[in-house]
Amino acid sequence: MPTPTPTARPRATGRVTLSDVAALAGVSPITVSRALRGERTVDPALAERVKEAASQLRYTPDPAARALASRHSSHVAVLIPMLSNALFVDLLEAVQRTLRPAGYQTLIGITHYNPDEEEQLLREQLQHRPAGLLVTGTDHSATTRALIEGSGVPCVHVMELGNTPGVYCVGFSQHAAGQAITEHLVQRGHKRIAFVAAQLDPRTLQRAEGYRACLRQHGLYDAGLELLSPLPSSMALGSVLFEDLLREHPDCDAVFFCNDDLAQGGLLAALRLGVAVPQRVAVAGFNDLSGSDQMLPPLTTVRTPREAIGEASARLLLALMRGETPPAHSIDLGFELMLRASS
Amino acid sequence: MPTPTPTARPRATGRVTLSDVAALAGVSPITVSRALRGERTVDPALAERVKEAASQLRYTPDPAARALASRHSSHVAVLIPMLSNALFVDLLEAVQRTLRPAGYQTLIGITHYNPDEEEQLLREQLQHRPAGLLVTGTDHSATTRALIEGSGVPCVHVMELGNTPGVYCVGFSQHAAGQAITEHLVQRGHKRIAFVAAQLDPRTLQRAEGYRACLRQHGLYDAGLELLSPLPSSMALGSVLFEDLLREHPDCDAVFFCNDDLAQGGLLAALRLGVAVPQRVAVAGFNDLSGSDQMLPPLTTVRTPREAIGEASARLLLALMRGETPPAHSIDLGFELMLRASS
DNA sequence: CTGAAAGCGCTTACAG
DNA sequence: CTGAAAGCGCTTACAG
Repeated sequence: MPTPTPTARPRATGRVTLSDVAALAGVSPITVSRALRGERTVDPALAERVKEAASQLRYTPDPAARALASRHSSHVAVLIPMLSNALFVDLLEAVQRTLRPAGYQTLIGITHYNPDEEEQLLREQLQHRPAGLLVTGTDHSATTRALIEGSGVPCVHVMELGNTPGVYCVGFSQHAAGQAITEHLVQRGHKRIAFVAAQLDPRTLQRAEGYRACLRQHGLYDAGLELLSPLPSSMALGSVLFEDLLREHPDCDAVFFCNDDLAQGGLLAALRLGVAVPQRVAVAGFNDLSGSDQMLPPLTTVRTPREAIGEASARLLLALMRGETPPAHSIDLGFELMLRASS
Repeated sequence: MPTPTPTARPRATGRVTLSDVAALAGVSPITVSRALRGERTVDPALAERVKEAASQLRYTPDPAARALASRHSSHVAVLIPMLSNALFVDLLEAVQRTLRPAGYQTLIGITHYNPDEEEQLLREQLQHRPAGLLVTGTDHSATTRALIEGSGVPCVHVMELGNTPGVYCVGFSQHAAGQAITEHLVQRGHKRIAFVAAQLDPRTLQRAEGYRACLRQHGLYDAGLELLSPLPSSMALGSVLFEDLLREHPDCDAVFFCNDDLAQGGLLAALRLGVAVPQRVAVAGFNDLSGSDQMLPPLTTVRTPREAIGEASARLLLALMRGETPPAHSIDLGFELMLRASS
């Protein structure tokens, strides 16, 4: 294919710059800048001419120069706990799919559920003067909150709801979801319903509260039936905790695992032990991760809308970065019970 | 704790700049620049004084200004196919863990195994003038290769080996690994060994070649026993393919799945169907992903060193970015057979 | 609606 | 080993 030969290349670097486009279009560089950014103060015909010149020269703006002059970059910093939880992979995919077409690059920081790491990552990311910030959860250290506020960078919190004015959230009620799946187990006639959890991050603890609220309401709550491990969530840990649970509480007739990987491990342990699910023990998980529908029996769980959360939070952030002030400060995208054969 | 009060803040933005540090240390800005970047042409005593001044003012360099002046950013662009394959999550973790302490931010591009997307992502990433590039595999479109070469950005390819001079690779032989796990099945006495694969990316096809080479060598190769699906790999797909396989080839006595998620799905399908593993059909997977050791029976598979690959490739890239020219162009980190009860 | 000037905060040669 | 000058490629006020 024929390559058009640019006419002007004044810079030493050989890079096509605003000035080159300006020269070709016969306007000043600042007009090119305005036209290309879609500022509406530019005469439409002129803007068209500029855009043609730009594409003819294959001009692409230099993000560094833009960042230096405008005092914010084209990056959006994203803080998530851990990619080994598939939940956050789905979230991230949706975020990137929404942000990329708008010209924003995603800067990913993995906190490993560690407040100190989160703080440190945030510091590093803020040095890059991101245009926006997407952080997981609403429960952060005082320093982290101060850093976010002090930066003046538009920020959206994901996965939880919130009620602090000025704090934007997109998620669902972890408490309500925990309560709903527990209620389902109660409705199935179970009386000794255990809660098995790992990691013990804020959202897991909110689900725990939902579980407690439900069982208290039915007069079925027994603190002894809670098995809480601070270890990272995994199938292997789920197996171990399930065995522990049955050993310590042989009368337990149902388990709510705080995440599907634990539940999958639990189901496999049940198979290994010859424990009939759901006849002897019913099992429920959380998040409806990949593979849960393949288990034996298929896992009852809570489908959480992480793709929708990713997209909605990114859209909200785009609005904030455009300088708009959207009214909704806490967007609830709900959840869905996936009732399968394990309960 | 007492906060030292900075003495000089000339800039309008309120940001602490090189000049502020220079003023406090009583030297010129360029000397500060050199001292802070660890250039060895600076008098040690002076450098120390500068560093103290910098930390006293809590100075942090502006990445945008640095990028604009030096013509490359502090970003390392990473191109990976898909985070829903846990393999790449582990790789990415190791890369970030190695690059971050060296002051490099990771820019992640997810190609979805699509050469066009890869090309487009690369273009976008190169606009940010990354200091380094980490790409998955060695098999890329001509345009992608041209973009990489033309950019002059140091680049390391991961997950495969290579023999092209000037192209740096860190990985292992996918072919040898495919061959080795197949050989194991042969040694177990199996005669009708199937290969079940999804996605059909270059590395999967290299494993297929290893499988073929092994079976041909033993006079056991039958092209009909290959089940190749272009769909994305998943447990659900593994279940479906396993059922297809047994229906179409009832005499099949072993299966090598190209990835553990497929194999896990296959094992669950076997449980559902009452197919005895390994007595009736032996099963082997690839990658040793999380959960494979928990299956019923535990899955025989190939442990691939993605953490080591992530770290080694990042170290190699750091050397290249420092301007060094390391001798090893293709680093083989090997693999390990994990022989468990499924075979 | 368009432009000339100044500046964002650094680093790259070039001197000494 | 240190520094003065120039410039990286944009955008932000400020004029007109």
